[in-house]
Order: sequence, then C-alpha cells, then structure tokens
Amino acid sequence: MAAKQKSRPTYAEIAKLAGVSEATVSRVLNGDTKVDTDRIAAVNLAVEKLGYKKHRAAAALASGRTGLIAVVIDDDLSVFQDPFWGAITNGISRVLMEHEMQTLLLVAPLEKLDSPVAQYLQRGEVDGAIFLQLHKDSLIKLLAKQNLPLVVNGTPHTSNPFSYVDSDNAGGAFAAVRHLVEKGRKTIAMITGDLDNTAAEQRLDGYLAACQELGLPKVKGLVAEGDWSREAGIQHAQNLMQKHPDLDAIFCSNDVMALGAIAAILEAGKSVPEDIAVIGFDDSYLAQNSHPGLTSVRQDIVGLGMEAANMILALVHGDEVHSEILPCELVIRETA
Amino acid sequence: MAAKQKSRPTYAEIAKLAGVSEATVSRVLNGDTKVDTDRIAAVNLAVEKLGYKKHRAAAALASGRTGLIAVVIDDDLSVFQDPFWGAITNGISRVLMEHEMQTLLLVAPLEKLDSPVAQYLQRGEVDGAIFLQLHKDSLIKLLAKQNLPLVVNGTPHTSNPFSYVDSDNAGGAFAAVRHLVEKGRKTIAMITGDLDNTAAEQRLDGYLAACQELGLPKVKGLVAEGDWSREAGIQHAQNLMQKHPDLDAIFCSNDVMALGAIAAILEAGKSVPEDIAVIGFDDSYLAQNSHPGLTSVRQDIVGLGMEAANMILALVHGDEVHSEILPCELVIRETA
DNA sequence: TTGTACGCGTTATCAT
DNA sequence: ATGATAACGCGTACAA
Repeated sequence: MAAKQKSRPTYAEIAKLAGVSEATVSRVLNGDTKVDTDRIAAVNLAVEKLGYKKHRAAAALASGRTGLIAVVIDDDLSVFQDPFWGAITNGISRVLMEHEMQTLLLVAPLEKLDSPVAQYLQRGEVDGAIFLQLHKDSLIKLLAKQNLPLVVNGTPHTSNPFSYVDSDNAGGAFAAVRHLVEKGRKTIAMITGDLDNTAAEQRLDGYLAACQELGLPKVKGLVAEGDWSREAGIQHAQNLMQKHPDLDAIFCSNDVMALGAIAAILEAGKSVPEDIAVIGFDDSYLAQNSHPGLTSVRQDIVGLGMEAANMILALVHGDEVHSEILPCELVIRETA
Repeated sequence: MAAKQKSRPTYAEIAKLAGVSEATVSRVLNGDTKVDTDRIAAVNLAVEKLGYKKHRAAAALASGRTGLIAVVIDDDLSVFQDPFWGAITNGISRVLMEHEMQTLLLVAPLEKLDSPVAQYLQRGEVDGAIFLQLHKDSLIKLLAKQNLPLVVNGTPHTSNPFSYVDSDNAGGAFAAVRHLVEKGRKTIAMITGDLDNTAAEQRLDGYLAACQELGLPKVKGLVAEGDWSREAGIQHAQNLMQKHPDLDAIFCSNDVMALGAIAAILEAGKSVPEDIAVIGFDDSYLAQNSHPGLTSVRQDIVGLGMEAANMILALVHGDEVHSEILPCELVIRETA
C-alpha cells in the first residue's frame, strides 16, 4: 500500500469535540431539520475546527448514492473536433460542482446494449446520466426502465417521456430566414443536416414555416439534404446555383456546411453576400473566425448544459421535471 | 419475476456458490496469485453465473482507492470553444476505461490553492489527476507533496520532477519554417502566443532555431508576441507588413492568429500564398474548414491523452514514468 | 494456501 | 430530538 494519507477526521472525532452522538453529526451534516439549534452550531464548529470533509466512498456505501453523474458521449469521430461537447460539458460540470456532485465522463461507442458503458450505467455506480448526442433510443429506454434518472441533450426520436434539453432549432431557423427576407432576399435555399437527426429536422421545419408565413413563393428544389460536412455544403451550393440562377441566399443547418457553401460560391465567381447571402447555424468557433464573418444562429450551449444538470439534480432528488427548450439568437456578421 | 429491488450479488453469494471463503473470492477478484487453480476457476464460474460486478464504493472504502482519475481543466474562456480538450479527454478516457478506471471531470478556476477543486484533490477522492492547460505550478507542487499521482499536459514552467506529456512544439515550428524556406520564402515573420506559456516559448525556439540553421538572414522585428487571439493575428500582421515590405511569410503559433493574419493580408490587398504565405499551428477544425485551406502543424492530441492516461496508471501502480514528447506533423494545404 | 474476523466512515433504524 | 447500533460490501492482518 502506498502509505500516505494522514488520516482524516471522522464522525467520531466531531462527535466527541461537539459533545453529541455520531448520529447527530450525521443529521446536521445532511441537513436534518429536527436537531437542536445549539447542537447544530456545536457540530458545525467542530467540523470547521477539524477541517472535516465527508468521505464520499463511505457515504456512498451506506446510502447507495454515489454523488456522481455520468455524462455519456457516443464515441464517434465528431467528438474529436466539435467544440460543442466542451461547452455543454462545461455547463453541466459547473452546476453539478455547486451541488457537491461530480461529473463522470463516459466516452465510448453505445451501439450495443451490453457495451461497457451500458453495463456500467446499470450497475448503480452513478446517480444519474446525461446523454449527449444520442443516436439510438434503445439504451435509454432500457436504463429508464431501471429507474436511472436520465436527461437527454437534443429532442429524442421517440415520444417516450424522456426529459430533455434542446435549443429552439425551429425558432432559430425561422429567425435566420426572416432576416434574409428583411434584407430583400427572394430565393432562399436551405442545405439541411442529416434528416435522421431531430435537430436537422427541426431546423428544416423552421425554414419551411418561415417561407410560408413570410409569403415566399414556393419554388421546388430549394431544399437539399446534406450531412453536416463541408463537402456537402460545397456540392449542394454548386447544384443550387446551377438549378436556380436567381438564387440569392442559402441557409445552412450548421457552420461547416455554410463555410463550404461560401467557398463554392466564391469559386463560382460570385460574391458573398452581394450575390448570395449565407447563414449558418451554431455560431461556432468557425463562424467567429471566418472571413468574411459568417452570420449564424447561436445556441446557448453552456446554458443547455446547465439546464441538463439542473434537471438531473431534480430527478435524483425525486422531483418532477419538464423538458427545456432554450432560445437561439441570430448573430449577424457579414455574410447576410 | 416481480422482485423490484434485485439487489446485486455480493461476495457472500459467490463464496457460497463456489464453496470457498469470502477472502478467497476477494483474492481471486484482485488477482492474487497464491490461490489454488481449481478455486480460481470455481470463483470465476460463480462470478459469471451470478453476473457479479464489484461495488466500487465498498471497494473504495475498504481499500482507499477510488478507481477515479481526475481530469482537471482550469476554467477559462478557452474551454468553451477550444476543441483541444475534447480530443485529449477522449484519449484519456479511452485508455482509462480499458483499465476499469473512470474519468472524473473537474472544470473550475484553479487560481487559489484553497479552491474547491484543490480541496477535492487533496481529499483523496481520486487516485490521481491529469492537469490540462495548467497556468500556474503552485497547485501541483502542493499536490505532489501529498503524494497524489500527477501528470501534466504541456511542459511545466518549473524544472520540478513532474511527469508530463507534450507535443514537440519546437520540432513542429522548425518543420513549418523549413517548409517555407523550401518554398523559397526569404523573410519569414512569426506571431507567437503568450510567451508566458511554455508551448508558445517552445514554438518560438523552433522558429529561431530554424532561422539560424537554415541560414536565413537575421532581421530585427520579425517576431511579434501575440496572445493567441484573432485580433492579435490581425494587428501584428498589419504591423509586420508595414515594417517589412519584403515580408513573404508568417508563421503563427496557432490557427486562430493565422486566420486573423490572412484576413489582414487580404484586407491589405495582398494575396495568400502568392504574396505572403501563412502557416498556423494545431491543425484545428478552423484550419480544416478555412478557405483558402490553412497549412498548419498538427499535434496528435488524442495521442497526448492516451499517453497521459498510461502514465497516470503507471504512477498509481507505483511505477516510475518518464515524460513523453509526441512528434508533430506539418499538414500542407493552400496557404503555404 | 485458506479462512476468520475485523475495520473502513457513513447512513438509517429503532428505541428512548 | 437524540443516542446506540446494525448494516453497507469489500480488503486484509492474522491465524491456522
């Protein structure tokens, strides 16, 4: 054994110093109201004096609660690059720490129901789990059955009663199109994300709703399904320009495709935004550092994380929660 | 089966099923060699049959080891956007999971020695810690004194014997300058990062070494100290172009400043790379999605994480480790 | 090599 | 409201 730790104070010492029983110490430290005021003070004083900190393993063993919340990321390539995870995890972690809970990071493929992560979650080693970018609902259905508190980032496919947080994707898309219309654009195309994805779907819905409500003429072939990649942005922008010579705006479901589209437009000898305006989605690092500056729909990613954390805390506490939709904000730069 | 709380199997049940004592079960499950082969088999069979998984809290309480490694991120704004931490954390997590260890994420400001994170780490609630992007060495000095296994990402300022992982910043910078020279560039400037930062320092060293070894004429004022920001890239590029009309290349200490420099160059009516070549550092998302494509020095970020994890595992195990420097690779695109 | 027995620090139940 | 005291599940001296 690596002998090292000078042994920490325990309830026994606090109890002795405060002149109460260990049970009372426990009550005070766990916020039990039915304790005499003087004794509460005495215990707190002793805690202070001894520099006592609760031993989490012992508490976990006795109570069955670990003080750990899992943040689960389905391990695919996007994780390596997308700053989204950093921001949302930051928001989660911040809130959890305020509540003396810790963030356990689980990054692994989730395809199978018997994957290491799936097993781990079923083992009761965390008090709850927050899923980021869930590809399939099967795992969370299983976990929900086992009464593990769950929060999902992004609208789930199923209408099952999962609590989730999400951005107002439709609203953000609507705002983008409205801005384009206000700028006098008439022929506005959209390059969507992978439409298996609910966010992509919602952004398309927002675009379609805006087109209709704002009285844009219905033109066929203005919507192209992309896959979030730069290449998709390039390809679809080229196609759209060919088929619609009067095209004067493209709304893209993320910034990467928007930058691809801009590259294609410039390559074709047209200018942005003079000839064709472009709006992206996410207001990512990319948008902020692009030249010309990319107009984009900002999500409050840290806010999503904080909401998710608050929800999981409520669920762990046994409270009811309702899903949260956070508003988006259009950040106007030079491309639209 | 309508039992609602299917309580998990414990040593008692395994012991009974395998016909051995609980102590023997413990020995088998912890890899003690001095156990009869037949009994090992019997225990393993029972474990399999019962679907037993160790209760980590109980093990932690009894052994003093938690099975948790903290990944500590000094909470500043960069965390929100920089994809670096996602990649490195991914590498860490992957390796730890293979060894049945979990990744505990600690994101908070570390300025003070008595910050919540600092206290947490001193409380023995993790078996070790990996520090990402450490600004000051004071905290790790304190923790090292308390024998907490530590690994730092990035070269520490102090020459204290901290184990660390880092990219070969100097080597990467050297390769960038060599590439520029090979392309016929004569007047190569550098915009550094904040030189308090060891990575920025090392990249500058690599640049200076290359200038000397490759026989570039010594010109004053070709090095500008930036602060990693886009604005720094813009400003310094403007200054450099003014002061050095024959400037034909700029090497930047990160991609953000490189993109800022490119924007400034284009704004000044010059072309990239025809008039002035630009190389960044990190080969980030930004470089990969920029237009024109940014030539940049790639770090093996996931590799850094994996190395860090392997090192901390060795340290926890009581082994000696030596710091690791991973090579960088120049990714050539259009700007140089 | 194996088993006994106790300890780890906290929580929760049960009397009082 | 308070205090004994029994779990919680595992690790490990010590004995055999």
